[in-house]
Amino acid sequence: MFTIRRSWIAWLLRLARSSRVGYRSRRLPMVTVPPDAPQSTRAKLAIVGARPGKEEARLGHPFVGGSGDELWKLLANHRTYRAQCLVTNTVLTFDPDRALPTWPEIRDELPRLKAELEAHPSNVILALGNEALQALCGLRGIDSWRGSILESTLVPGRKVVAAWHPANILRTYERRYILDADLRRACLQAAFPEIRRPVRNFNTDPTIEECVEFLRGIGDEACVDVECSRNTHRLYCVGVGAYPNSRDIISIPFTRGQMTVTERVYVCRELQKVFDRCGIIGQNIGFDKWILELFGFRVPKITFDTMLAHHLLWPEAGIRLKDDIGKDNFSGGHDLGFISSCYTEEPYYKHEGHLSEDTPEAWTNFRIYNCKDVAVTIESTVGLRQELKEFGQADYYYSHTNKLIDPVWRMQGNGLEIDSEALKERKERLQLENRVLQGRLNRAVGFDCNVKSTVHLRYLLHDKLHLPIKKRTKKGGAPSTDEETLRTLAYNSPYTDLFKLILDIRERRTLLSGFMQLETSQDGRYRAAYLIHGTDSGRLSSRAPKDLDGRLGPQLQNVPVHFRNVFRAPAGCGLMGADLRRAEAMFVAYDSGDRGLIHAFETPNFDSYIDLGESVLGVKFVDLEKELAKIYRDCFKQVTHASNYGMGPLKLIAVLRLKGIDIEDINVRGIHQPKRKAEYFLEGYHDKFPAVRHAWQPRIREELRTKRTLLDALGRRRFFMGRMDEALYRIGYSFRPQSTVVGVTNLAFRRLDAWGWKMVLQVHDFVGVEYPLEKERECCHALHEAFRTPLTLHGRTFTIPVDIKAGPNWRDMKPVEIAADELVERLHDVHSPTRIPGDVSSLERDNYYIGLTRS
DNA sequence: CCCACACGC
DNA sequence: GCGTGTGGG
Repeated sequence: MFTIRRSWIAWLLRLARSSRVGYRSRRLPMVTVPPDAPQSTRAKLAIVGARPGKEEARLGHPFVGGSGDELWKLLANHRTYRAQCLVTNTVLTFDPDRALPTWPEIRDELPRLKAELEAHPSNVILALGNEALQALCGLRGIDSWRGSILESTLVPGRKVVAAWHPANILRTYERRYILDADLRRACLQAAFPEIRRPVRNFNTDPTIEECVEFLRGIGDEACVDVECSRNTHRLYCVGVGAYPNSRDIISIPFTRGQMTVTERVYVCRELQKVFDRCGIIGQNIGFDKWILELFGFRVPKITFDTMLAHHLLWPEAGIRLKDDIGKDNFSGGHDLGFISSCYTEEPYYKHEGHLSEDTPEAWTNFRIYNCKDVAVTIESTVGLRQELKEFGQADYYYSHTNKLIDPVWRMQGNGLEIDSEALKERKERLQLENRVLQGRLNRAVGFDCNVKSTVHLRYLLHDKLHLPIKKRTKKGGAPSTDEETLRTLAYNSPYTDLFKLILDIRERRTLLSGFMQLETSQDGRYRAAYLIHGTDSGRLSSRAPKDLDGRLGPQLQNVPVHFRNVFRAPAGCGLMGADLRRAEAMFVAYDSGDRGLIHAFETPNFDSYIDLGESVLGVKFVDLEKELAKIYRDCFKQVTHASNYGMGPLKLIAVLRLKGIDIEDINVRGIHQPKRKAEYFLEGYHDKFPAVRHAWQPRIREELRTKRTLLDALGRRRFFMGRMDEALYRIGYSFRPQSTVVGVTNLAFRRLDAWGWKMVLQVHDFVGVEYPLEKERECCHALHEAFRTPLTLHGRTFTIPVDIKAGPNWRDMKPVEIAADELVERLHDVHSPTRIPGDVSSLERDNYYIGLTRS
């Protein structure tokens, strides 16, 4: 504390000596940082930031601190340098208390800013951050407007390109690539003064003749965008364009508009012909297809989805960070607003899509919006296709990603039958147990203790019971009260039962709040939403279905195991599920080429966990007590998992504790300290299987460091945007195994769907089929066959074995055994054989810009 | 709105 | 490590 204060005083003294210091209001030192003029009278670029920061105030120039360094570094990529630019801020004074100026402050300085910009004309004013955007264009919302080419309201006629303030990306490294792309646009636009808008010819209220002529003129592919009411009961209009023409678009009105009902029926027939004849392109086109089918159309041939292609190419990109992907944000970072900012020159327009009133003007504007959606989807398709080709991902997109759309939407439509009796019974029992346990807890601790309140638990643990602090929370640094902490404190303590009680109540409350409100459709089935673009690794994700009033139930990927009996097969049917056995570990074995690991997988009935445990601990597990042997085996299962992904010793201890294993209970000769023990285990793994650490991990690190890109064994590419550090390497280690296993699973899922099986579940590497009981054997064969995708890595070919289970519901499933010779070879497959590159291919480029094709 | 926590793989 | 979701403050 003292050192901070001292340096603060030293800084103040420095300021006092500086001639730029003035005392404007009370004691606040207000330092003024004047703009830097370009070296010629004409600037290549005028750059407007928010206000000077500490470094700027100290040195007396704008953009000379951390954000400045970042800015100049990135601009140098586009051959633009400081001396060529006018560099200024909306407000010239530094305020130690307020990093960003308020609007009144900005407003006071607008005349000065305007004069500066006029004195040093430039073709482009680069508006960095919200403040500059507002000063220059009178707009707010930089997340929306970044990347847009705008006209300045402050200096009419002048072109503005908006971008994030570089200070933003110091904190969130991933955004660097998006800022870079926006700077690239600013520099390219600086070559000429005028604002060149895309030429658009939108027909927002076509006659029947115009519709027919347009629809009949469409070639191989049509781009479609449907607008409907939020509850999907009412179709507003359908925008259509003929790919790749993004200029001429029509919006066919289904509400209002000049056509009569009879005319519209005729147009619908023509539209259906387009769907039958053409490949259909769209943004999240599965949704449009679903709506169109609700209204009686058929859409058999989807050829491109901009959202999915963008997700495949840039899984981490997007306006929103991981943390802020909110409930209402359906598409994560891959919404059309963001995509069009990267691949088109259409200025931001997504705020225009609200139908405010029922007037002809409002409807016209709404259909213009509809047409814009189609136009930018077409332009983005052109750009994305070029990128797919450039990055060698076109094959993966068309033979894997695009083919997921129909099966996934079908599964979503299938839903799962709910056993409402079981649900009700379960709910009542949980509520009762919860009441009893809560009463017991309250009596034991002497107050009404809310187990979900960290405040209550901290009070109980540290103030009442005077227990030591074992762990602190990551962000706030407050004493943690999570399950791991409670288990640590419970170990060998008199409070074991008390903490058990707390955890029991927590578990029940989680269940009651998360999984008991579950609404089914009239057919008694529950339909969760599935997202193809939900994860960076390519896994499907599932979400709670939503309607106008909110949630209709839980998502499916974290339903507690013992609650899964509520999801069942209807009478006469069963549920059969399959997942890949130790798939990721097996992949690591073959990908690392480690002989010991490969041996473990090639030897039938070989238990590699026991083998590892025995060699690390130097004891034979058969000599141990049965109970203990099981704990030891579980322990080394976790050690195996941890080692593959570069986990540290402390994290290993935590993971073990959550599995109910206290590392203290495992005897190691000569080592007693838990952390040392964990280190010893991890070392033991690497000693036994040296290739993982000495060959496999370095290889991945090297790929990441030089190319920021990894490929999985099926050819899926992942570009990594994060800061190059240990955390990124760890994500990298998990990518190849995880992504490949996902690829194999999704392929199996698609095959089963194509063979006519009713798919009802897909959770990570598990797929579930609802089958008629008499077809059990057939279904089992189909699952086996669907999952059989041989992989070749470094000259060795292997197939990940699959575990198949069946039962009346999702919980009570028992293994289905099938003799190997019963498996008949069948040739049918849903996709033409795909080239399977085993090794990471060499991509030459090391600099990528999202939206390569934009001008 | 952010944080902590909990469930799954 | 990767996800989605709830409740507290």
